[in-house]
Amino acid sequence: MSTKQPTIRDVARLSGTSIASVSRVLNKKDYPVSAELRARIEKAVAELDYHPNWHGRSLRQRWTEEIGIVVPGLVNPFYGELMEAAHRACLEAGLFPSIHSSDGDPAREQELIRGLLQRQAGGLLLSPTCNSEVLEQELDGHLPLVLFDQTLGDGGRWPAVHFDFVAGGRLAGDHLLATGHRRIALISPDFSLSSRRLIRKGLAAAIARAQSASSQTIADLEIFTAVNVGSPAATTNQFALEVAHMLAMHPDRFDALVTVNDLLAASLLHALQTLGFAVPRDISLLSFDNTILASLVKPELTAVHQDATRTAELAVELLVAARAGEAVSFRHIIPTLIQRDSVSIRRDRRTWENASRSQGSAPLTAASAEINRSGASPSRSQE
Amino acid sequence: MSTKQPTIRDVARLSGTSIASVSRVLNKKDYPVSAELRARIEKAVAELDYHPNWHGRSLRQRWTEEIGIVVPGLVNPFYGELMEAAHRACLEAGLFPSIHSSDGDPAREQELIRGLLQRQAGGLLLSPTCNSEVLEQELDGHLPLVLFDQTLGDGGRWPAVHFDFVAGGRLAGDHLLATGHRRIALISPDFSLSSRRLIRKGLAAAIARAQSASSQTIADLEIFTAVNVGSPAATTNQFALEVAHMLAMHPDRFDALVTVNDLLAASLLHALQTLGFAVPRDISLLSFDNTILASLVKPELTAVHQDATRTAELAVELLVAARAGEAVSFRHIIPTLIQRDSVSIRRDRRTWENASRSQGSAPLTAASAEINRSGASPSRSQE
DNA sequence: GTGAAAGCGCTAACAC
DNA sequence: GTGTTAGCGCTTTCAC
Repeated sequence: MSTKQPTIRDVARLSGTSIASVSRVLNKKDYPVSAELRARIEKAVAELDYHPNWHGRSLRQRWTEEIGIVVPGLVNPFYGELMEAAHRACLEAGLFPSIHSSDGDPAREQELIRGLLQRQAGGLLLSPTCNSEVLEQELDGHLPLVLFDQTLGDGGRWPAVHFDFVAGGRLAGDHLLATGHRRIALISPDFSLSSRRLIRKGLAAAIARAQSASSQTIADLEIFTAVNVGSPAATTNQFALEVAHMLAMHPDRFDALVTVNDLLAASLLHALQTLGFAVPRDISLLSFDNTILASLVKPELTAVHQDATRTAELAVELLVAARAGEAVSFRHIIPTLIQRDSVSIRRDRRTWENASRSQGSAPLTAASAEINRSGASPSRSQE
Repeated sequence: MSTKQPTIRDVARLSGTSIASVSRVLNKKDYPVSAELRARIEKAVAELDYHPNWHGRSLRQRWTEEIGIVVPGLVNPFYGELMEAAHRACLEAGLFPSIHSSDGDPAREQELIRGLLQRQAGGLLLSPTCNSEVLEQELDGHLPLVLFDQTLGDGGRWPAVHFDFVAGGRLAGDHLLATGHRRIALISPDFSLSSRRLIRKGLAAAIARAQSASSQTIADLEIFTAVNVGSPAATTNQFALEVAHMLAMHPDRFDALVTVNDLLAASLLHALQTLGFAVPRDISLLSFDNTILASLVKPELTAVHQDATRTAELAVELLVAARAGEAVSFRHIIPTLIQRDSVSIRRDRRTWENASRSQGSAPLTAASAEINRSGASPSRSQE
């Protein structure tokens, strides 16, 4: 704007030396420079309040310390935690993080990636919204990339750190089964994100396994998405409300609800309570993420803990390694179950280990453990 | 990394022309270039998938489209909303936003600002943690700055858009008084942020005004910070818990609680409910911000609405104007009161308009309306 | 209309 | 140890 920034030339002139020496003092910490000259230069730097222009440097080095962090949204506290940790870890690694939101829009994500590419970003941390082809095409090897949070179902073309969502789904299913729940619903606005498909898969697997130990139908899983619950709801809140209304019309259809994240769980809990449901007495609720939200609502949510902080830290670690030229692949974070107060024990049921010896306790559907009422395409073999 | 990015030279060569023409076609939309040449160049650009290197451009122009957005934290949904809106507005204005967290640490904020400065950022949107001197010194006019959310108490040296916190505090106070509350506590971990000091000021003013209409003490305001409630609590949650415990020991000391943000309110509500308080029956709770959190908890929070989205949009508007060289000053956002379910009407009390005709209803302290038990320094005259 | 060339601030290769 | 210089990719005079 007003005053012109001092350049390396100004420093050289003021300290009566050449720009090369200034550069060396500034960058090569252990380059042999006489103490006297070094002092003079440092004095000049301080006096002018000189800060090197990154564009000059980057242009020359074709490489920056800037790390782009791109997530699908900024309001969900899960991503808040993820960003916060990634941001901090970058700073600690001497990198300069810059956070961006794709807003769940592949086109915008692409636009952001392009921007990062143009500014020669030195790395990218991405929770992808797009598919792996466009990613491939967009940045074919131009900058180190580490995927986190979401998977791309490409079998590990890029280094990535994500949760074992299937294990998480299984964890949820096993816990619900073990606590005597038999009519379970999985609630998600959609299944466009691979994480959600994998959770569905894990949940279904848990039930199928219980099933295989028995000759009769043990438990039942239904899937609810925005489209089969009403109009594709614009907001989480609205979706939760519609689910709650549907539930209110069939109060005994389910004894447990699983949501794919805390925000939805909190929203659903709120809607349920407003309609007179008591959680977990009337119906149990189990969530994914275990963000701050889970312990902020009443009752506190039993949830599958997916450690955002750990994920982010690991991702930065991988990125640093990738930048150093090391070959890095992917890492899994194993989710854990945090038991709180939103899942009750249904004493009137046997645990599934014993169930085969008795009659099924409710009129259950016979066929598959997973009945996808949304009409969505069947799970891919991968997932 | 692997393949080298194509440069403007490659495009020139492929299209059999000079780099000057390529640059003109790319940047000067209305520069006279023969249609034929233009087509050839555009073909080459597409063929090579060429994207200009921003460092070259920025180095030359000493000016970028990059806008730094710096906020004190990424997890609080209030800042989530603020960032989301600012990010979007920048993109829509053709600017490239990059978000950063100062983590409430002035040193880190300074570090980030310096980084932004070095990369010749074209603007800065800041929710400041530092004071106005370091800001002044750090970027004396080197880049357009717009402050948002927090104030700096410097009487408008920089363009800024913030809430009228005093009006918000007054709104809260008036509402509580009008609904018959007499023993009010303001809960805040600290008062280092000017917004909190201003809320305190507004609240005290509301009570003082009621007071002035009467010859006797009408209502009472106490201030609770981390230090007078126990050790300076590390987390919001812990602080809320300690406040709740304190409250449990003196169940009748207050009839209304005001918190400086939703996160704290939700946390406090949770703690209160855990200890057996019923809100608002036993005690009323009024919050600031009105984020998504306020309508996610039960009871839903009555809150002073501070529109983060509007703030961000206005701030970007000001920044765009400032970049265009226009003189811009500051703007206020007037908060509004959103009535929900966390404030009850105390029927056993008279509204303050009539209170002067009756006895004070409780053993109240006589002196000032504001009793700062934290030992913090008295409000500045500005605030 | 188009091209040649200077130079933004910096680092690194090469002299001395 | 220190200085000189080429050139990173780009925009913008200034010629033609």
